[in-house]
Amino acid sequence: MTRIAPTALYQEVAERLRQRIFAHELMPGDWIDEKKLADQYGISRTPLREALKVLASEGLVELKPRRGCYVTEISRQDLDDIFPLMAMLEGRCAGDAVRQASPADIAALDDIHKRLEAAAHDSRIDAFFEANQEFHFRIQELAGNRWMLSVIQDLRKVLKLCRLHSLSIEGRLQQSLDEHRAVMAAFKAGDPVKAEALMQVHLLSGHDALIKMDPKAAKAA
Amino acid sequence: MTRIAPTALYQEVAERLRQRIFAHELMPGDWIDEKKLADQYGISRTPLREALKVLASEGLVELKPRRGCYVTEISRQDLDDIFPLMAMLEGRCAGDAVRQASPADIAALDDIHKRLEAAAHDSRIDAFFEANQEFHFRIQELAGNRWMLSVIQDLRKVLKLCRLHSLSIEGRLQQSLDEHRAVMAAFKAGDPVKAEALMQVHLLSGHDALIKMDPKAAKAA
DNA sequence: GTACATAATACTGTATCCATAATTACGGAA
DNA sequence: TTCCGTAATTATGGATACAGTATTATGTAC
Repeated sequence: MTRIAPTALYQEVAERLRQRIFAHELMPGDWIDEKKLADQYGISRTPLREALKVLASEGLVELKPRRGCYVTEISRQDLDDIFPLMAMLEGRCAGDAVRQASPADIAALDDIHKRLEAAAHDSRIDAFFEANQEFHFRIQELAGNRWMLSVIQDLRKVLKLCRLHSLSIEGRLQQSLDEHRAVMAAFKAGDPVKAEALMQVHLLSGHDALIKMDPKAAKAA
Repeated sequence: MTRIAPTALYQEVAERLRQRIFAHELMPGDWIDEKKLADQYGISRTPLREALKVLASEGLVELKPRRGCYVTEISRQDLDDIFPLMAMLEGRCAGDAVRQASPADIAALDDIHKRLEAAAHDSRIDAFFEANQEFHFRIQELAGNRWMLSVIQDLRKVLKLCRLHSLSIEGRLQQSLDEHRAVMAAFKAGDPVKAEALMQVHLLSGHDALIKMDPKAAKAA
């Protein structure tokens, strides 16, 4: 195939590994066999190792000198640290987004929200998850702060290490939908303060759901 | 020399490059000559390239496929994005730190603040800068959120790309000191809300000083 | 049978080599 | 003289080869 985007091999490998990690094909704590993976992908260890450096910077893997590379394990403490941080960041994004969004922006956001409603109505968890991600991402884009977006995306990647989907809890999907509705209403009302507060509530509520789902996840760091 | 810490070569190289970038020996926009640097350090290009991948993930350099590596240039927009973000993050840290700090912690923080006072009294800008960094870092540690600390440190690195030291503005050092005094007072008073607000003011004030110092830094991204 | 020491194996980390793409320099034509 | 095309040079990206260390397995001694 002709390569359209002049993207380096290590980037493609990094992306593939990310997907495998998010899919939990590579589980937290797993050792990453460089030689085996390189052979699988039909490449040498050089670009693979470069990809691992990138993933390590993102916090998805840990590089132990002379001991190899391991998929990061997220502790209960990590969740307790990250969620309030995300709540603050995404809350601020929501507020800023309301302040800067045009009517067209809000209409576009509402379209995504409608997909969320539809997915919830049909109990399509995967579709709900997908629309949910897009909704949050769009808000972060509307906020217009490149660095805030970058930070949030990085933390989101780390959270995806966690296999637990709180949406599978009975009632959580409906609760999440209700919170989204409230955020969307704040956007339509043009109320940045309310949007920020509601988004914070939404994130912290997600944290609670996750904790209640698996309270034993309190493994030490 | 015997290597005490089993730190990999690429890590040492990354740290050296960071220092050279922060010292502006490698200026924003500069092309990084891999071969030349590898020869300078007496190493091969392999660990150097791995180090560059790490620096790229940190945002200190930009890797353009097939075009080489360049030291990141920070735009006015970047500053306008990062400082409010830092203000929010460090503000939250200050609040959390007050909530969790023991009297001993506050005393230790006050010791650092006293070094700041002394440096300011003697107009030792470098010493002030040093104590200032330690003060902020200690507060972030007291907040006890590993991920928040990590995010802040990463953003701080990016800000250090900027050559401009706002402290060299007439009066800024005194102003910064005053703001620090106020923050320190909030710590002693055990007032987290005030600590958070004052720390935000402090950061945003630093932003203002930087902008006033070099308004022409408004180069497009 | 267990524990410790030693040797073998395997993986990480680094260096060297090669291919490919980009930049630049040179030459010819308009 | 200037612009375009082509060739040469140079740097990046990837593969392979090698050295050093950690782990594991095996053997011996207690």
